[in-house]
Amino acid sequence: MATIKDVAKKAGVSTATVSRVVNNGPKVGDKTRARVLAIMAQLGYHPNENARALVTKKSQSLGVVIPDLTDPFFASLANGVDKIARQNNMQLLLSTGSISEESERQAISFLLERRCESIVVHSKKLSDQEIIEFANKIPGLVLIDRFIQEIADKCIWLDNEEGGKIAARHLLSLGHKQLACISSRYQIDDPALRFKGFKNELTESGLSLLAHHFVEDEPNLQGGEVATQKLLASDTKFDAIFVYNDAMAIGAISTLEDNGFKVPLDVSVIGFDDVLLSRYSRPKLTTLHYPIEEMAEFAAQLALGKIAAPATEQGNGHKYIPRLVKRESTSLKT
Amino acid sequence: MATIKDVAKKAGVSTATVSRVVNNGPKVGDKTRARVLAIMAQLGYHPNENARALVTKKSQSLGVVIPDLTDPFFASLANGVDKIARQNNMQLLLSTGSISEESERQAISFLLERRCESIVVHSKKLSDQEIIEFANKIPGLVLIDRFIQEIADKCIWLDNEEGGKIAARHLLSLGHKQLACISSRYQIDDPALRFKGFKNELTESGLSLLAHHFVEDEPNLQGGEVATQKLLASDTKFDAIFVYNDAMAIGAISTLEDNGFKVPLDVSVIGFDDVLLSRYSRPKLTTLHYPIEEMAEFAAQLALGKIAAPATEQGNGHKYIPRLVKRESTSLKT
DNA sequence: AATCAAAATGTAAACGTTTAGACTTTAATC
DNA sequence: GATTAAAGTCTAAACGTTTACATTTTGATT
Repeated sequence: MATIKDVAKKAGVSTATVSRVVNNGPKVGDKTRARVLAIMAQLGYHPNENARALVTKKSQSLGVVIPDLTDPFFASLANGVDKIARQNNMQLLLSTGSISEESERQAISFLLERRCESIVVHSKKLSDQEIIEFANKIPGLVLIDRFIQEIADKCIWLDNEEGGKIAARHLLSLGHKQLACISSRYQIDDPALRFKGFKNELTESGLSLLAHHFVEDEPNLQGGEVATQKLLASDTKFDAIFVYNDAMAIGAISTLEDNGFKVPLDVSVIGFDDVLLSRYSRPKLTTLHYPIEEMAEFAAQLALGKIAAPATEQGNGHKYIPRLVKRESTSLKT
Repeated sequence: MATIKDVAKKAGVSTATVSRVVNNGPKVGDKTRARVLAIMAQLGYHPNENARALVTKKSQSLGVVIPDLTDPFFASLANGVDKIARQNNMQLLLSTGSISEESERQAISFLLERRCESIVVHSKKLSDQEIIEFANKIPGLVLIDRFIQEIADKCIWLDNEEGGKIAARHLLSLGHKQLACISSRYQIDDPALRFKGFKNELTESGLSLLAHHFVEDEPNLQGGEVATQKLLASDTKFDAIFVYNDAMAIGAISTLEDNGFKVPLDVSVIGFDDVLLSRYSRPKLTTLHYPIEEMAEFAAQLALGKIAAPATEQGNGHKYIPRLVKRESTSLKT
């Protein structure tokens, strides 16, 4: 693989001159530039980014840390970051690590070792403390889908609680009174917040949630099916379900119909996230849109320092509100 | 950011010794190792991978080139590569580039500049010639989802034609005789090959495809819907459809049911790819499994030289055969 | 022809590592 | 206590760039 020296020698100039040509530097004569360019092409020269990064202390890369790529939600996140990377002619460094606290730490360390100065991090396992430490070490680190007071202006997050409220308001406005919930069995913040908001809104309307109308399971299609069976087994009526995410909601609808319930005629179902799936299901799913790609793009810009970090409104960081997407799985109580 | 020199100075040893500690090298005393380790932790030292890559000429990274991440198919591909990267403690370098020939070239160049020595490439736009050139320049380059004779043993691909045959055999075995096809409007090899295999198989059984039973549209949900409308408009009967991919197939089913046809009772539908979606649709989709993640893992291992490249059977490179997944959208002709 | 500023080009140090090879210490053997 | 092999440690060059600064060339002005 040809180096800058090879090019310099063959062109009869110094490496400095070649470097200037490569970087479109200013002080180089036209004929020289042409000659060097020709030789570069001839030799198939590609500058060594590692050497460059070493001396300039800039890595020309944009990092992103997510649990894994198979989940379309995270794929969208990564895609948002990638979009910004491409816009800025930077290389995307993707680090996956979810299974454990240790692997999240590893994922960030990997990027640190490559001196990646702008990183969008999605982390659920690392402690607030450790994230704050990383953030102090890396000025261009931003945190997505999580809020930590101490680094508020580096946090891009969704107001899950408000999402729960919006779902509740929607179902109430359709005249439903006997509500049920299907949640994720994993004790992370997201489900807790969503259902907190949901319940609070019910309370405000003088309604409440029966204990056996709140069930939990795996946050996927099967989990939704199992959870719905539990709900049906409890033998008390419900006319609407707020489900933790779209995959579970689709599982729920499937089980409901297998048991003779029409959606939305007999039971309205509302999901959360608005993943691709929700537009492919029948009936098409009413859900809350989680603008993850948009958030990821914003996060990436912020990490790159492209955004004059706007005074964060009352120390809330950069908060997004989910938007109700009415489709076919909810309807007026009949 | 602390460097190896800072650590060396503080520990009162040479950088060579610190380097040996960092790399778990052999010749270093126990007390020294302990002291250096302590100081590294205290200083929050992270070795600079760029400097390392420069001197060792090894980048500890695994590259992957795909069109984009939002398509679950490519996300799975990337995920397979990432899995191998993690297993080998390497960083994934993801380069997207699909829109144009130029951006595919860019994507590969990016990786080249980072001296990434193992790359899994998905490319549809670059010419055979150019890919061969890249492959010669980068010994660890492998090509996925495409076959080029000259670099056969670096190609990992799916036999699309055989897939078409399998689909045809399946539908014929169910007793269907009036077959229709929905294809992608994009003139790349994949659809052409799939339908070539399909038609050949029909011919062998003495059947043929009516011209207006072959329609094309965008390879997505809407495209499937539109294509099906065209099919229905032609007003000739068909009892089974072979659809280019799962997304289109789901759109097709949706339109069929809207028009009073039951799937699979009135019409059997078979898709291709076996994406997540196909398990979520109702009826669950019968389709051909495209083992892309498995192929990607294999490709990554091959790129890393972890696999003693098995003598490729009759110069076909590494060929995979799609597998029929019978679910609910096809059934015996009633 | 001499002068000079501007433009073009070159020199050399620096970036943070790794790793031969040289040197020093340790401890076992006589 | 001398000898020696092994174990531990250090020195210094190298990797491929960029870039301040120095030097040379160019061409206009006198």
